[in-house]
Amino acid sequence: MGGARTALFNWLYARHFDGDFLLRIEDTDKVRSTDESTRAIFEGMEWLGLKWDETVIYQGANLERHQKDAYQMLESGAAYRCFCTPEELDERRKAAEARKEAFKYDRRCDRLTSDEIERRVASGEPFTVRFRIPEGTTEWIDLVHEKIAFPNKDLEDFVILRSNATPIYNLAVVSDDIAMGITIVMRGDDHISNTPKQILLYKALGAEIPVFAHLPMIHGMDGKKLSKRHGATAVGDYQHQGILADAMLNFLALLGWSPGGDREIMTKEEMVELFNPDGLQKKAAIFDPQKLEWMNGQHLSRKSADELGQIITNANPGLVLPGHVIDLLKIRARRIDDIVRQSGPYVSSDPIQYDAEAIGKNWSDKGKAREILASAAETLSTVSAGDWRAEHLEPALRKLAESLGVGAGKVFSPMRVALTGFSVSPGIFEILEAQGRDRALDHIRNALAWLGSNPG
RNA sequence: GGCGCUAUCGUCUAGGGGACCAGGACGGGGCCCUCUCAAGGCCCAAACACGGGUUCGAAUCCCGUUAGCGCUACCA
Repeated sequence: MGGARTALFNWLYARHFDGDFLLRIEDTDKVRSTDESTRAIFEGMEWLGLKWDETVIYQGANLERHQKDAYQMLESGAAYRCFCTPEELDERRKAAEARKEAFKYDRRCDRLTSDEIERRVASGEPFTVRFRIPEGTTEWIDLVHEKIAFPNKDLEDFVILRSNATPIYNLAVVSDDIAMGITIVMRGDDHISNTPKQILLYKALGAEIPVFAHLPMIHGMDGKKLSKRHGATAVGDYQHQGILADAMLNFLALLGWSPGGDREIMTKEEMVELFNPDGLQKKAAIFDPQKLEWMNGQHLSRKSADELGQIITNANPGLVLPGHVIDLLKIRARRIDDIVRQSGPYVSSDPIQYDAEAIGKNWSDKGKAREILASAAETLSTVSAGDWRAEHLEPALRKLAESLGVGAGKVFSPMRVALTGFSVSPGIFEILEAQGRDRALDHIRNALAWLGSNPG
């Protein structure tokens, strides 16, 4: 979710300012970066319609350049070899913690004589390459936070190349960003403390420093960082739950950005138009699925039947719903599958699966329900196929209610269950018209039969 | 522990010194429309974390406190 929103803001920024949006897969951690996790990224991006410019870069393919950059810094003296083993480091770290002190690498390997270094390298002793933090202060103007400064004394000489000669994240990222000509780095603010290290790397490599923008995190309803226990946390989960990509995008955009004023529902194009880094929020946002759902309903209502039909068919291969049915159902729908789930009775005469709650609510008295449905069927059958329109059906049914001596609702409610299976639906005349004469009458006959075989 | 970031209704936010006894939206409560509501309309409850400054005047600027979050690896 967080990654998707980061991608969205980068995309929005690039589109708005006419730049290029580049995608790089940071796969240097073999454990974390699986084929599946990479595929989820592509699928998510495709679903959301966030197209990137240029070809995808896989960080793992740039190993040689990463090494070259590390050795260049070793040459220039910006970095040095460290022979400390992970075990030693771990021990010292624990000891420091026991003394309630902050551990910071003591640079002991930076004090080795060149003879000593040569000897140990020659003897095949493994080493990492460590970056030497210079004196001073490292600061930058963040697009979100304005000025952020770190005194270099608080930074630790950090490893840039492991003993197996593979790069550490900070090096790989900077090396790639330079190679890709990245001018703005927009990412989660959990990277703020990496930034001074990276800036120092840019300087050591003699490269221009890009603009940084650190976006706030997304938290779950409990205020903690979004994780598996919060339920659906990947954009793909929402795709499968019938959320529209445009609603997802709109919702994500508003989680940490505002166009100003009261503007809320926006299409992708409108967001590109309105996007401005000034509207970026500094504070972490809490993910509220209820608002997402509401927003999805708003987008559902606004989309054309054609567009929705396309989306429905994509999600349910082989299912093609008529436009007028989609238009009728989309207004009340909150998820795509609400439309699909309710569409059956409009396209088929097959018996309907009646919702238990609807039965309890509107068919509690089975005998009465049969009586009403029977007379409704009788009345409706007098309306010809040519006259089968809401404007004709309404007076006929109202007259029926009157002659039965009951309120219109007493007639419509049982019919609603018979025609849709639910107690909530569009208006009864619209349903009748949308279903068509034959189908509607079939549904009522089926309901009569069901009531007959399920008495009491 | 150290460093950093943040702080307006329960939630997303508007607000960038006087237009604010703080506006919109979700959610909650109520009413209306009405054949139902998960649609639409109207109304209500609900917030500037705290303490100091600066200023004629502060939600808005500064400093502290508190709280939350992040980072603190031969992870990314």
